[in-house]
Amino acid sequence: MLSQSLERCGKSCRLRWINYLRPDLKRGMFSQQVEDLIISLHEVLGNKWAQIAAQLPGRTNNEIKNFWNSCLKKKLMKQGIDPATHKPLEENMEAIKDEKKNSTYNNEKPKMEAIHHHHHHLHGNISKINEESSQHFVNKIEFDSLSSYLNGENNNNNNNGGGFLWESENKLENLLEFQTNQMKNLEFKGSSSIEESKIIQNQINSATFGSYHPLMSMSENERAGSFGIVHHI
DNA sequence: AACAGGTTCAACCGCGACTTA
DNA sequence: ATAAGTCGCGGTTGAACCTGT
Repeated sequence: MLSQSLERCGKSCRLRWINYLRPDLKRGMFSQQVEDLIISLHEVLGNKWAQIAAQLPGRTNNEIKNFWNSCLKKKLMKQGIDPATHKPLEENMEAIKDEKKNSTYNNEKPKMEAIHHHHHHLHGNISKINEESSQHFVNKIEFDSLSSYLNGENNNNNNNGGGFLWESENKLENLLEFQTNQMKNLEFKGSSSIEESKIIQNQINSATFGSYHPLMSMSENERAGSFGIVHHI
């Protein structure tokens, strides 16, 4: 939206370029697959819009953030899922009840649990993602995606194009690259049949925790080091 | 047609991280 | 070492648009 005058500072010009003018931007609706992908990524990454956007070529963090706030949040609510925790709303209510119960015995613990519960969407520091979710992710990657990938179920086998090299020296980097390519393939390919949609959905499920390495800086690299994956590999 | 309320989304703001002089 | 400038991000705002009455 243009302000009253057309005066722009460098900062707002940059922002306008990034969010609106860039020629490589995609416009229009998000496909169902991409919606699901955003939800999956949000579940793991929280409000890390830039990292989510990094998995969706041609989409900006602003666009995804807006889409989340205006559409996806409501969609999840309608489905009875808390968009903040990605858990069923009833379950949240139970958790709150439990919290109240417990708080009569212990004032500190419930607070800590609540913080733990909400850590990644409120103050989503990647390094704070709990072990359970990262372990879950690793398991999924290992048994669903990687195994099928290594068994040749994925046809997209160019060496640079995402094949996960278990023998590679830098397994973490390779794993992250593998995931990135999976994500990118989703956006570029699109789906033409139900079968394909299923495959894509499986890919989303299995590669839920997309790599943010396209944007990864040194500090982010360090943060990635906090993930269970590192220890696992 | 007119209005109110809701929704969308580009733009703004402030902050922390990073870079440069 | 450090001050100033720049970048990138997430949260928020508000004008434009849509929908229902």
